[in-house]
Amino acid sequence: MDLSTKYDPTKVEDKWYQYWMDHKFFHAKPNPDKEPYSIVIPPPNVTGVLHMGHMLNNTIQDILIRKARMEGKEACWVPGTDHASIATEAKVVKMLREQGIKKSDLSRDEFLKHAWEWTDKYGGIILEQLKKLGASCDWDRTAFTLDDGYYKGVIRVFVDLYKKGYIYRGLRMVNWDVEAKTAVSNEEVIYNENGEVSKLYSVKYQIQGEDEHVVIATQRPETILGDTAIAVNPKDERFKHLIGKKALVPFINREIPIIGDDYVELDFGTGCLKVTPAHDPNDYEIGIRHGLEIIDTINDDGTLNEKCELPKYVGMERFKARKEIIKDLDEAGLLVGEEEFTTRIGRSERTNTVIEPKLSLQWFIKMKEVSRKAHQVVMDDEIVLYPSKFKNTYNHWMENVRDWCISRQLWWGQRIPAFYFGTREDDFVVAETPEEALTLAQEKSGNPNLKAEDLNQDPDVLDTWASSWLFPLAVFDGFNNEYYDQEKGKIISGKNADLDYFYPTDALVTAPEILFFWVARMIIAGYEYKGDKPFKNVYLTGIVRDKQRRKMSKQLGNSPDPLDLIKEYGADGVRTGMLFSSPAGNDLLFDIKLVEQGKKFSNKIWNAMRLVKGWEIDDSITVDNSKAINWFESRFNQALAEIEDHFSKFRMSDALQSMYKLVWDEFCSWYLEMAKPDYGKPVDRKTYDKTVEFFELVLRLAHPFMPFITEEIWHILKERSEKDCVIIAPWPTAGDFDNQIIEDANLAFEVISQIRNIRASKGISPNETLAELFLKCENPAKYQQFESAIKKLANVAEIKTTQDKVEGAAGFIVKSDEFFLPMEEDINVEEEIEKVKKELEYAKGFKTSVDKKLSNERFVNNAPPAVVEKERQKLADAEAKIKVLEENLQSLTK
RNA sequence: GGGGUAUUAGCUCAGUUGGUUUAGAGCGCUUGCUUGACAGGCAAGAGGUCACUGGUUCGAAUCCAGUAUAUCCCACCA
Repeated sequence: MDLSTKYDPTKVEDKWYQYWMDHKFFHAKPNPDKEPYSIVIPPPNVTGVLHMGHMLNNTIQDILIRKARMEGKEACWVPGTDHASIATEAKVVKMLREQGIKKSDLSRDEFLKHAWEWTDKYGGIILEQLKKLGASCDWDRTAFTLDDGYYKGVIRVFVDLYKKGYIYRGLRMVNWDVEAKTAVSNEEVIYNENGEVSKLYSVKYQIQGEDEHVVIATQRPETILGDTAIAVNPKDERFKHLIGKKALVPFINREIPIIGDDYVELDFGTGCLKVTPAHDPNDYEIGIRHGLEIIDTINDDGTLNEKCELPKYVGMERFKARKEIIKDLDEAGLLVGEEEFTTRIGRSERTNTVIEPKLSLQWFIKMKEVSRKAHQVVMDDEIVLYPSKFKNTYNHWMENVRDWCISRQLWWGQRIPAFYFGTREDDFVVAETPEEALTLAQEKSGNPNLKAEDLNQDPDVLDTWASSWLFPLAVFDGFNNEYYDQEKGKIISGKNADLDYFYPTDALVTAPEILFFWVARMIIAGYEYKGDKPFKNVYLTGIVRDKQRRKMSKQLGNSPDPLDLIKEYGADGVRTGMLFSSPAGNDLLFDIKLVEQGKKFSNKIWNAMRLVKGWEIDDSITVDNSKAINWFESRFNQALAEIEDHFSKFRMSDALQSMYKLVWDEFCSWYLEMAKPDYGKPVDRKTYDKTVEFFELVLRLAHPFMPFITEEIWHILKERSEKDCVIIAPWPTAGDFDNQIIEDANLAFEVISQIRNIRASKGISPNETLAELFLKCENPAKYQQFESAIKKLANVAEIKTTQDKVEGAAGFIVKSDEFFLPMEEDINVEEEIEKVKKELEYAKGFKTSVDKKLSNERFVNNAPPAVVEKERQKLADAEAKIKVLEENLQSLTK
């Protein structure tokens, strides 16, 4: 077989992905004979393209799912995409604008048609990209949060929560565009980065019944007529005495209370704040805290209305009114100052007019009660967060949970199923279909003649998270009529085979920034609708940053294209590269060097395969490699136990590193070097079979991390039947290991290193065979069991024991055993003395530190006996070594 | 402003109930190798007052308090 010295992933990856697909290895279905293992993907935005964050995230999920599959579990990874209402709508609007079409010129249906065309065209891209990474998702189950069934589920949940009393209509500040006369989302409000220059005016307010006044600072004097309080900080000595008194609104002399609120900063403005709950989000909050009246003095078109009480201003545009009021205040002697001031002013992306904060009726979910269980289960570790530090964050958020505003002023998404039939605030009904709505409306209005055309459905759609919070339930079709009890508002157990089998899922792998937006809410929905958690473990990945710690983003242009990376380094290289540096929950500083390291690792395994494939087998010979074989077996089991431990704690990077070290150092550098036949000689059957067996173990261990190359080598190593693939080969189980042989081997390896060291320092080529190695110690058998390894790897012809020191030899010490390598040329005595002195110094220092501990009575009395025993052993070893070193020094100096 | 997390080798990080740690790994660096699997490789080596100051303890990189610095989340200035 002609095998290149370099592994070429481009020839391999697509081939095996197709092979796995053709054999349906990714597909999972309920199987009573197998344990389930399931993961639902955090659905990427349907318009998104794969970025480095996805790469990390999905690599981790794929590793978990592949390992579970090999462990014999029914492994199900459900892929999907999110309709991402804001992001997608923004993209579609932008695309239309480029074609000269304005959203405002389109009907809702026309706009949605464009949006669907866009989705159909670009929506599949990101999933195709995941395949290049090797993601072994069950593609037959691909979900989309705006699919029919999913859409219905979301609406069903809205109606149910409304019936249960969790959903209400409430006032909320929205960003109002007075020109377009519409609310705009936060994302559509543009703030000038440097702020805009505005003026801060100081205005006098008379205190009721006193000969005193306060001065407040405001940017928006035109809202003065909507003031319903003056607030001061309760700790402010200057104004403390005023709290509880009343002030008078200029011109109209309406009485307003003076209240104390921590929100007011002592050192900003004048320390007194006018409170206008209808026209400022913070003032609105203060208003709620203090039960203040709300006086809305501004119309939808930005003009002042009759609530401002002064006829002069009614109908006047807000900025004109501002000028007029300033003039009038000045004339009345109430304006005591004005100063320039830089502030953040929001402007509408669409019309560039200054956004007017406006109170409007929006839909909310009451969070306190519905989230109680979700709070508790995380605190009780029934759902475990990795890393656990996020438990604090989660707790803090849950304790201060706010009601969730779920309406969005957009078209792309699930339309709110509320239908209005009148002009009063309460003239609406909530229902899954227009037909049901009509029936309900006829009842509620008492008008049986009400027709379908008389109903107006709410134009807004639901927040994207109000659909994705149902993801783990909806992907298994949980809200289908067949499985859902409408009366109770619960999914029925025992009817939906998928859900009964795969739910709760095993792990969720996602980014910490959506812990509240998504993770917490899925937990809430899971308990509300299924009575159980949606997942058992949550693994929170870090953010992928560049070497300067900047977040990787398209705008900065500091992110490599993942597909280019895969082309250049191979999917396996990229996967391992990403994982090399990704401690859970910590940010990952992406470094192309790590991906290179991943690629080199692929090549290393490839060449190990080339070595073994190159051996010629001779059944007639026997070579005793039993020690090497026993050692590797033990070392493998030890490493596997470590790896399992890492996996159990979601320490993926550590698991990878243990595997990497096992393969490179132990399997390639030590085992294969020990086992390989001398050049030109054949290999014996036993060594060959064992080596192939070990190689297979190693490939199985590496497969979840590096799926493609392991599958390729699996098939080159041996002839196999069609379905004999590493992707479904059993995951190795950890057997016992012999600690003694591992320790002994380490001593032998130390001997080899020391000999190589001497070669290096004396310029003796590794090719040059050294005639003899003498060994002076009490128990030479310890080393002799690895005699053939030492001979082969250190290139010495013979190993002999001795009772005495050997003259004219380079010496070294392992533990307290002495070794001598006779040298042809003269030994540089000075150098040897220096070397021994240095070692002696270290050994003595070490002994001193141990002495200090052992001579401390309190240590000996208080420390656990095992610890004291260990210290005694350390002392004895150190003393033995010092003795040998001193003898050496003596014989060198005589 | 509120809360979280971190600070260990030039860089990125381990160090898992305080004791085999006068501290480990990878990368980088230095030196030497056409070593018949691999130069995408092999071998050897240098490199650290564990941010600082106190405290608890027989014993602290590890626990506690404070200081400094960095970083993230939330709220944001009338």
